Amino acid sequence: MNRLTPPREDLRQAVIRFVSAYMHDAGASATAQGLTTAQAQLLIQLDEPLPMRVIADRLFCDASNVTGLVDRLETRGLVVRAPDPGDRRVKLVSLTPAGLALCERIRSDQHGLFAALAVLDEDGAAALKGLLGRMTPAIEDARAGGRQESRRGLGSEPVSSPGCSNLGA
Amino acid sequence: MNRLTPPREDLRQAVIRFVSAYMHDAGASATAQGLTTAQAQLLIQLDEPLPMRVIADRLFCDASNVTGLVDRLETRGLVVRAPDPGDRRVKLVSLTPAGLALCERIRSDQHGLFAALAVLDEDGAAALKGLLGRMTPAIEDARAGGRQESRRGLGSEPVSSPGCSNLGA
DNA sequence: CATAGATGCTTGAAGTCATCAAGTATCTGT
DNA sequence: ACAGATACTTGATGACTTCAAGCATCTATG
Repeated sequence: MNRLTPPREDLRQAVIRFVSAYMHDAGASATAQGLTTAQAQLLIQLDEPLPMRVIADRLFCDASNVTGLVDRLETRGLVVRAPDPGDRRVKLVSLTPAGLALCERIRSDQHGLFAALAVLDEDGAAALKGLLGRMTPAIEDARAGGRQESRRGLGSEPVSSPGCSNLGA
Repeated sequence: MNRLTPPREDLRQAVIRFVSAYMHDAGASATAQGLTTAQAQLLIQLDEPLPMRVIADRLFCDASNVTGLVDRLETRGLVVRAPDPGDRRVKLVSLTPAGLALCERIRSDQHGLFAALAVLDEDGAAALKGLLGRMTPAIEDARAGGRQESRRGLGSEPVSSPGCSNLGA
């Protein structure tokens, strides 16, 4: 079924190689700051305080997994759990100042990513942004048709998802 | 130090989102075939029989990790270890027919990736390939700066590396 | 040729990651 | 008020990852 003509096959491999390089860079940046990839991925989500459940959805992993992840980050003073005034079942996770600082350090330590962006001229950057803007939704829709960001109280369908395992960021 | 102007910052986030979507797709494809991401990544390297050491280099992980990975894959009949006639320390890992078949299935089960490629017209595909072709080496060089490919008397060529770190860590 | 040092692989320990099955607390709809 | 859904946690299990050690083998040096 999924067959590609040679030029597309080349592109497929180019994509894979790029992602692989990116992941290595991101992972190195995380470990350089003393975090595992999973921890860094979680941390990066916290632009605002989020319920554990939402974090699990964004990480494509089981909710019980988030408990342990947050436990470890909390022990290190990078995040805190706070009760949600609107729903006492919920715990809102947010960055501490130390967590925010570390987050920023992880970001600016992705030398590979910055080097990659630096390679592009203005037109190239615009072109890439356009291409990714079309491709990313295609990937997201193709698999799972769209993971619902579970808003509180919305009936969600059973989310069977595979573990996304390591990677990412 | 690594600061970006707003348009570049948008692009940075677009890259991150794309990679995240890709990784989820790839992970889902692997688990759909009953493999973990790490196992799938290893399997995909085996276009030809490779020494354990080279596999570790490509996966950016410790050699001892590969032992366990290959153990599990071998138990399931997907790969085999064979002695290297030229160096009795070395074990060459290669795909079994079952392993090759599974590898092919994993590849064609990456619906998201195929959907993403299908979104592009011929010009877009060519443009993307060109952009990635410039960016990927930039990432690899930025992070691998001092990494010397450990080659010893193996007949293999310098392994430039796909593979993925733990980004898993 | 002999040997010291390097390299390839494996093992074992320790910690993290990830899932599932259960359990507790809380919320929602009827 | 109550049944069922939802949020989070705990415990069990297995995989992943690294490090430190150890054995076998290879390479270089004298």
